[in-house]
Amino acid sequence: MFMEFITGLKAKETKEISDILAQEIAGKVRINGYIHTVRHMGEVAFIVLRKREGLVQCVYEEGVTEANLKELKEGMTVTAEGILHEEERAPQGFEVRLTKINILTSPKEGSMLPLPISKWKMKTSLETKLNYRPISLRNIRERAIFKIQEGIIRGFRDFLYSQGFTEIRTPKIVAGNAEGGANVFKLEYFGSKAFLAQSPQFYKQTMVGVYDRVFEAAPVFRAEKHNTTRHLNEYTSLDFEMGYIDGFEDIMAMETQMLRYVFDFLKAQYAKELKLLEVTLPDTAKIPAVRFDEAKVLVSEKYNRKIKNPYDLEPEEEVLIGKYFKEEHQSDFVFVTHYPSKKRPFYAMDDPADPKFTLSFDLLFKGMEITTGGQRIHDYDTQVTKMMARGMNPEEFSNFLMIHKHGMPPHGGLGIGLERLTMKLLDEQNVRETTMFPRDLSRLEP
RNA sequence: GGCCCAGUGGCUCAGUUGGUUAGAGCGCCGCCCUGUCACGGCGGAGGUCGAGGGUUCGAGUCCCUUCUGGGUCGCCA
Repeated sequence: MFMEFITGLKAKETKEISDILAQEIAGKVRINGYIHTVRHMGEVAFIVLRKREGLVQCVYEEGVTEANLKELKEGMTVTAEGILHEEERAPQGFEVRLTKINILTSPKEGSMLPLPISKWKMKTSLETKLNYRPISLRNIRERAIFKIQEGIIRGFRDFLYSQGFTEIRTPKIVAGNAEGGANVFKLEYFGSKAFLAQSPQFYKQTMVGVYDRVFEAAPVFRAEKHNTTRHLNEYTSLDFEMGYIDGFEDIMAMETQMLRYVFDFLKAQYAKELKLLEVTLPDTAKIPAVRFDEAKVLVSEKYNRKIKNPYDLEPEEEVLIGKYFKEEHQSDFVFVTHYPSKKRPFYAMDDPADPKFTLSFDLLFKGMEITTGGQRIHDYDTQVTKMMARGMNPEEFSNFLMIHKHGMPPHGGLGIGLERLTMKLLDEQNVRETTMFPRDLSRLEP
């Protein structure tokens, strides 16, 4: 049961056996790996090795295996040699009967692992897991989280390549920021002031003028002094931006297809990890959409809740909107469209039908905002006018406005919080669970 | 930053209305066990209860201060 969960599938079904076993030497196999655990049964012992692909059961037999069993400890790295056998009793359907074990490296004498990483579930607080991150990540389930995260990014990339997007890399040290001034990290830059980028916004819009469609998967920085289960001061933003759109619905459609691709990709390439973490992939066949103002009324009526702030969604409202669309439309996702103009940045395009609202959207996943996107202003005069109406000085943005001045197609895009997406996909309660090395108010290391 | 909650061996926790040598499971160490897969059995080491102060004959248990962490709100991905 235990081992079956860990590998997920019988080895002969996965065809991974040749990967798991590094080299075959005249009927023998040789494997490098960590000693994950040793189960001592007397004259026989099971030595479970941890490798990148999973766990491999090796069998030590008294008088057969050339090794001192007492020396073998969790945390050692070894080269094991032995004969590969199919074995029904073995968790993966095969095992290696050891002839020899060479110890490559040993943990420091007398040191003890601070966490029970070889246990199925570590039964450890988040804080302790994060304090011992280099070690806790070695746990089979912990590391599976970040394989799935890898899969999300791979799916995101693959899909966008297939749609003609170009991957770009934009600077993270910047002179100004797109999302307003308060929450940026300031830094010294050879005697002048610079900031850490809150978003690749300006640059991805700029690059639409070059490649039509661009994307980036990169860190962004927010100096917000929040301490919540869903905020980080550094997170990975999956951004794309596309030109020649007919409306912001094109962006929503692109995201929907992208998500569908990502989940199919995970199902195909990361079945082992999904099974290990007992993940149920969400249905993305049809993602409902609702106007911001309608959504507020909808949940206030259904759940008998007063609307306090008509211009923004409170976290509780997001949860309720998620609940509503799960109950009424069986969807874990819902697009909320037409956010109020005053809550959106200066580059957001206002709705010509009602300029109090914007042609923009958020995507909620299981009641949490994971995406913000929308159509951007492409016309120079419109952009300058909106900036001035907000008391901004267009001259300070001349480098950004260069693209409008010299021609931009109708365009828009979005940003997805990778860690949040992973968090909701895995039904985790804290975004730090799905962040390899989280940076928050009180954590700068490890 | 406001409010609420918590801080006991490596980890996760228990600790009755304050009362004699502070408990458990896991981990660790030793011994036993040829098939485990959260292996099992027996034995053992390890904590003075976040820190400081106070109340009391007596405090892990009450009060104050402080530190650390968690949750929540503002905000957002």
